[in-house]
Amino acid sequence: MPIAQEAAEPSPGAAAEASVASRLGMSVMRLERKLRQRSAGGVTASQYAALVTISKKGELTLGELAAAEGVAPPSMTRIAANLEQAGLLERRPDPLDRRVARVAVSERGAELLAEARTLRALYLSERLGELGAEEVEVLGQAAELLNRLACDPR
Amino acid sequence: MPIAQEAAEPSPGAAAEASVASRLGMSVMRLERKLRQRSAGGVTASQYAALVTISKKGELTLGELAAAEGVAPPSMTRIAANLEQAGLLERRPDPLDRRVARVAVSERGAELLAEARTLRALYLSERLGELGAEEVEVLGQAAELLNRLACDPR
DNA sequence: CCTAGATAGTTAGCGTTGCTAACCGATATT
DNA sequence: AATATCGGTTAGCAACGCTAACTATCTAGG
Repeated sequence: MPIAQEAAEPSPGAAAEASVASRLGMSVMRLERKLRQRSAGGVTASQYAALVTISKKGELTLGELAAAEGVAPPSMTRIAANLEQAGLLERRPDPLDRRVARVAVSERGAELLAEARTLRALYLSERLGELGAEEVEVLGQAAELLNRLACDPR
Repeated sequence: MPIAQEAAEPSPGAAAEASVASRLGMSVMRLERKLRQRSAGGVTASQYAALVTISKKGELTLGELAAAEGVAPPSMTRIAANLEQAGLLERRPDPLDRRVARVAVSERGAELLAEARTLRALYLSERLGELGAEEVEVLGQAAELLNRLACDPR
């Protein structure tokens, strides 16, 4: 099937979308593979991401966090357990409802976050440094879009 | 943050890069998580990617394929084994060197590829459909860039 | 020739990730 | 008070990727 043509977009952006989707999917997978191996300072990618989300949104319940990260509750249970064990996250029982587990980044967590933010992004940063400013700009926008895609519940 | 005004080189946005890198890393991880669950027609993401690469580059050795995909040889051995078992890939012993294992997509593989290309990209396509043409364009460029980043050996 | 070394893949085994199913305890509901 | 529901956890599965160690094959050197 000819998938090249995509200049005109009067009606069918569908083909272009499919092409972009396919290429994007592959790129995302490959890049993630690389990133996953460069877990900074003892925190894995998932842990780091969770920590970032908590620090961004403040104290959350595990359920909210799971939803925010787009993982199933059991997955978040484990991620949080590891973070807690590493002393990066604090658990605070909700006084009103003793089922819920609220979590917040600990002091050590905040420290690591600042540090890790640099370390984890190092790999990408280095590479971004090899690109032009415009390209970085494109990726900046893309990051936004990708996140929107990823967070789309469906 | 104190911007180290070093090299007159185009590094005015070291901070910007770090920010982009961080956000990009998270987005990529989350999206990949979603994509990984939507493996089409019994092929997983890695298998699909490998298949695409083979079909794009033609007959390859396992080593070349591993390198192209950015995985270690043993990983590719497994991926290829699964693909072969599924009848999507053919192994062709090299007559000149009996160590190497050349692989090519089988007929069934090609069929599935056409089908899967759609299915796997479906999730993304749908979401891309919710975006504007410009945004899709941005992601198209981003896919290119991300792939370049991911394939960078270092 | 025939042994030493380099190559291409494979096997073995580890750790991580994410999921679903099943299971508690705590809270609402009636 | 009995039941249903909700928040989280435990248990167990499968995929991925990796490193280390091994086999088979090719290539040099003596």
